[in-house]
Amino acid sequence: MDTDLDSALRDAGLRATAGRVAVLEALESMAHTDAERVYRAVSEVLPTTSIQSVHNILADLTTAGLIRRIEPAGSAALYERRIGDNHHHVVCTSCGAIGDVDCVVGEAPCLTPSNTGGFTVQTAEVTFWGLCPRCQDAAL
Amino acid sequence: MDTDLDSALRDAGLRATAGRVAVLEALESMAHTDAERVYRAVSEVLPTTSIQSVHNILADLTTAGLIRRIEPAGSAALYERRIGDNHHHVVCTSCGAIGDVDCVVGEAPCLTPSNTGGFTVQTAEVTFWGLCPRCQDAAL
DNA sequence: ATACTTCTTTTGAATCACTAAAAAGAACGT
DNA sequence: ACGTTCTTTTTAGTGATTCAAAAGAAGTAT
Repeated sequence: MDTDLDSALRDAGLRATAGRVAVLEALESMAHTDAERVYRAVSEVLPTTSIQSVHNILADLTTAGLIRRIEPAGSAALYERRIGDNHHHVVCTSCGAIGDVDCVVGEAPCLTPSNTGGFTVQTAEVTFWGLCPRCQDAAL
Repeated sequence: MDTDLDSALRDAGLRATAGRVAVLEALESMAHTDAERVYRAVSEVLPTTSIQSVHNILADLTTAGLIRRIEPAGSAALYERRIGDNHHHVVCTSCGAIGDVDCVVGEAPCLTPSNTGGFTVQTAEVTFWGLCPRCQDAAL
């Protein structure tokens, strides 16, 4: 059942170990998760693991391009399985909840800064800040 | 000569202390500076200060809206004096150098995500990743 | 001016997230 | 199955930042 994850790992040049599969599974079921939450999820399947191992695995998977790491200001690094599409994020300024933003209207302009001061731009990363539905309700 | 900084502080409801003025001056002369560098600059004028005090002051000034704090992935928090205009940043993926991007071509679209999943969007923060002039040369 | 209250800084300690390194253990190719 | 190589475990350690209590300034009222 995890054969697809196994082969995804192997295709990336990594060995298909229980820990890595468990981390990938955890990230398939939860989006935008920090190392601590991944660790708790993995622990239930693999009680011998440690937070350091999870950090290690997350770093490896990120380097291999199997997961994506984001670091919104004010929170620990978050990891997500959704990769390959250049999507962005909305962060709730009140509770820190995170949502995906499929794409930005007028996509191209966002990748085109006006004056880069000589920098060569490769990618653009957009973070939207606002209120999640729950905190909007709470603010009423 | 620092009367303008003094009044800026007072206008923000803060007392105009030597430490705060020194931090503001440091940030006027250096853009995108981390707490450590601010501390070194302030130390020359105010040898009795500590890195904790600088953190404290930076936090106060940020809350008061006198400086802006940015946290690019992979580096410590950076502070800048340039506020009020919603400008963005280019970060060099090789050396971490940072540049300002005055505005994005097609400005409005970047503030308009397509589907926010119910989030109310207040601001958009764009970080461009690329190579600074120096690292482009080094790559040749 | 003086005393009083409040705001700031200092000092020292603690936390959080993450990285480093060496030793033990598991995968994979032969 | 064997041995090499890759991974994980374990134990420490780091950097950046925060916390909290005590000491010190600034403003305020008398």
